[in-house]
Amino acid sequence: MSQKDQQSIKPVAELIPAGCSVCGVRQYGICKALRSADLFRFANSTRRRKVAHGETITFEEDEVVDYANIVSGSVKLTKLLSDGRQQIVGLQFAPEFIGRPFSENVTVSAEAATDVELCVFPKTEFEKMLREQPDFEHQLLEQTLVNLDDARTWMVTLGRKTAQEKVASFLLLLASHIGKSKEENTGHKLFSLPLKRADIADFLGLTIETVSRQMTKLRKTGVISVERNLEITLHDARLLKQLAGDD
Amino acid sequence: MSQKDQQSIKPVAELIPAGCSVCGVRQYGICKALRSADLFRFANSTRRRKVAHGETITFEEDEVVDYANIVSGSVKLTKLLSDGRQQIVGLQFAPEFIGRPFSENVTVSAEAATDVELCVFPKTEFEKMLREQPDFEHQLLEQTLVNLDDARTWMVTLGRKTAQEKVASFLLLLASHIGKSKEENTGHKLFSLPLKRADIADFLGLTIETVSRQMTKLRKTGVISVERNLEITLHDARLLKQLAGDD
DNA sequence: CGCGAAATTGACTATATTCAAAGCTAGTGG
DNA sequence: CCACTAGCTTTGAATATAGTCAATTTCGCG
Repeated sequence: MSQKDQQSIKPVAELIPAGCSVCGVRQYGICKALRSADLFRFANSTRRRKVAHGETITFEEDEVVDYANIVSGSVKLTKLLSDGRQQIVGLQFAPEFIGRPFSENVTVSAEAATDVELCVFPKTEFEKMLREQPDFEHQLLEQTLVNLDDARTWMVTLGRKTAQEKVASFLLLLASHIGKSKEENTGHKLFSLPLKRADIADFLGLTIETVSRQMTKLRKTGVISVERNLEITLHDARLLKQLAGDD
Repeated sequence: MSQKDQQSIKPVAELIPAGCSVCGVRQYGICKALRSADLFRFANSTRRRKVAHGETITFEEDEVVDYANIVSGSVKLTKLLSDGRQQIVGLQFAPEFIGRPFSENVTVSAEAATDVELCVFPKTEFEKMLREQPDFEHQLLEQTLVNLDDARTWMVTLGRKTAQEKVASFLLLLASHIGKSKEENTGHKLFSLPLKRADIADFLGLTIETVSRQMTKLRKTGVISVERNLEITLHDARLLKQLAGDD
């Protein structure tokens, strides 16, 4: 809280790099495992990068840069079949980590679904920190386990749910990650879709048309309302959960 | 490195617990990260357990036992919807680890697909070892990352592949994990199905009948032959790969 | 050999896809 | 400010793929 006072009793925990002190995700994700000294060292090699909506998150070749944290925005992870069919295998939001440590051949590509702000760090520095700071690696393990849980949960959606249930599941997923409650609950949530219909289809294993038809059905039954094709108001979370086949 | 050797030349790596010395997976999976002393300590709290084909791998309640390595056999991980629909979200083979560290509410259940032999260890001892031995935790992270890659690869199969491609993908997955080459290559592989038709269907997001029809089609085109519904000979791996939609 | 469980096969149906057309929306420039 | 365009989205009609229901066959095991 106190920033620059002279003879203050400032606790060590507040001695953090200037960049990190204003960072919205500093105390979340993998960074929360870093203490003052390490954070200073690590922060030296990080840099902010803005990626526009729709851009692929490649990392410049010359700089050996391979990992990043999402500071704001949504990132989609996709996989391709040789004939062009696509599947989105993950949606990631702030403050999650992106990248695949300890492996050369990664077969997912990351694309900014919305405008995205990243905190990028070089592979070498990151892996060094992992080696030296067990807490840091532990934090990465925790997140990886959550990602694995999420992936497996989504496999049920892909393999066993109907189109209706898939779309409902998708809306619930968004509501839980980026939904804002308007007034006091009643299950009302508000959020804007980070994905177009084509991407939603690729996430759900459906076609654009089927997604559209299901959205229409949800609108007509009053579960949600839609503004300009992307601002969603969720009116009845309980019903949506039922429609999603959960509970 | 050198532990207690006076003038001996015996390498430390061979000073391992009796149980581990005959263990087929000792130098694989997470165990390979353990050095002699730690292995001795850890081995004290492990025990072998045989689980018959079809049995759920529950861990006795009184004993707080939560994790295991697969020593032999295949384990299926399943998730259920409330109305009974089921999805298999992972197949695991020796020497993989089973369990979900650091979380109380796990929603996948593990069942022995074949007769299985496990090396079981108590939650407390395991988590203590993770804390004290960064190499051990690192090994777990590596495996979790591989599991995540596998899950995401399978999501493409579930979301975007046809029934034909799904069945072909399944056979390829088995061939790569448990297939034995008979003579010198030519792509011939031999393996027995660890799953019945119903489970294959639950793994692929299909019905029993559809799986059966696709298997018949593969038999008739000569890609595979089938003995007693479960012994598979793969004749043409290259063609199967094409049919799987990969390459 | 005979029984029950599992797998296959067939006929029909339903759900989601495909193909095609029309309606929106956001952004541009007159 | 409005008209125009390009890209998405929605809607409709026909089709195809996988699902359902039902009958048979095969397999595993006493």
